[in-house]
Amino acid sequence: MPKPSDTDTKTLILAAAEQAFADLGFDAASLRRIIAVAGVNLAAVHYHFGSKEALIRAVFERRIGPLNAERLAMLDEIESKAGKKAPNLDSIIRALIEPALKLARDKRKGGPEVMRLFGRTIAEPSEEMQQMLHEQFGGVAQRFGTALARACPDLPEAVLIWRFHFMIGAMGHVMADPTKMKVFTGGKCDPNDTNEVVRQMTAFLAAGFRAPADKPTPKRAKRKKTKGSS
Amino acid sequence: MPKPSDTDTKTLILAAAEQAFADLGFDAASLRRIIAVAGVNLAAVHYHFGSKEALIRAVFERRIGPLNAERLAMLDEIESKAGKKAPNLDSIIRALIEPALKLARDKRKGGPEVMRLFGRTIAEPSEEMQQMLHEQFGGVAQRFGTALARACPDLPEAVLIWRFHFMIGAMGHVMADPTKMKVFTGGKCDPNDTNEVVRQMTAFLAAGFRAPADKPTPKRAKRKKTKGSS
DNA sequence: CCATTTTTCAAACGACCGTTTGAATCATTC
DNA sequence: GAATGATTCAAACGGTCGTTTGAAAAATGG
Repeated sequence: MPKPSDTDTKTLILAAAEQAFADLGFDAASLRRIIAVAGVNLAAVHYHFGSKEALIRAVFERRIGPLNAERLAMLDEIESKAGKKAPNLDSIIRALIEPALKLARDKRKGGPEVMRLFGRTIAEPSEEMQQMLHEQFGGVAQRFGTALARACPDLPEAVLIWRFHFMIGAMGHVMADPTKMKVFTGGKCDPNDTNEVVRQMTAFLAAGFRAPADKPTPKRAKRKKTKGSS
Repeated sequence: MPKPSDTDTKTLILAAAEQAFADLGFDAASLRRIIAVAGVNLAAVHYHFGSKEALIRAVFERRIGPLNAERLAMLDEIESKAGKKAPNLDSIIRALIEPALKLARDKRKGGPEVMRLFGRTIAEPSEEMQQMLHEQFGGVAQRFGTALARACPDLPEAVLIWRFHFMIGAMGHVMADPTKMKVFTGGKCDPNDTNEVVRQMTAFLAAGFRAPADKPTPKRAKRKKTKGSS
């Protein structure tokens, strides 16, 4: 197997597709546009990948592996440093979101296009895309889920799942379109200041996870104070 | 102007388009599929609406008005009840998200399709869609922004904007696809229990907003204790 | 250097898209 | 009930899409 070069037809297609998918979405980005940017022949896409859907998978899988590996590496280090204790909540959240947001800063990992691509994938409705996300991200989600459960021992499982879900939504939204902030604001925040975004998100999300799980039916009966527990 | 009936061609198209857009997305949902479900002729779409984009706008605007009106009405009541004091943070957040999530429960307001449609619109990349969102939601966002600022007087404006952004992301994600929860979990939460979702989201987001705005460079100097302020 | 495989290329295929047309049908009004 | 306008309809238009084809060109290996 020859090593991939940046001028490979295959790599050229991957790069052009990556950008097109991030800019226009998977449906709206046509193969003809992609091959025009890549400077290759239309049939090359099917020769090297087989179909458009397979190209989408290839674009996705080239980038998601390293990203998830970095997430898990950060989580590993955090957990090993914490020893037998549960690791710090902020660190866990940071291990999930920082590698994703740092994508935009690192050209070698794909740059802003890849970050937007992943953000968009989270919101993508199509069946295949959701299954792909599940395959590639399911394991990571599970590991972070158990880590969060250890860090928030007082939270019922259902509450933890909800909050995990909210976190994914916030993260995906920020990743999907940094310029969209101007829709809601006057551009007073700088989405390109990655460190600042990570700091803001971590603080916000960690506080959310630390909120007490409130009781479902407060009207029913007065509760006795439960003693103990912290 | 004749009053709209449920069997109007125009209304039939709106209903079918609403569902198709929510199921497949704006691009992937074709007019031919829509008119087949509606049981009308293809040309009727252009006769009544003018173009597909105009149909999208019509579908959107039919639902967003009442939704935003309900949001603002809740906010008005909260603020008038609070008198001169700043209203409760949880109530403000609830006024933003509850009408949106309750859409799914009310067939007259569109049901689950409309909720998913709005959730999807937040994530939609296309220029026109984003402009439409800005036109229809910009004013509401501003009013809620100032209400949140009053409820969180210690937060710098930039921090507040970030957190507002995170909240929109979490809300949009939950709205966009309730079934997507199964991707990350084993289906241990019930997205159809609207009251529960609202409760969970409000608690999570309010705690996020209440997090102190942390200082950007903690390594520089030790801070003196600031006295006063709770 | 020739035989074989791998890769590129221009061209076309059928399908579906949003849109337009112009006549047919329906409703309304005088 | 004829005239006028509003609405519906089948059919087609031009265009773009993903995909396929079959031959030309490059690369490979004995």
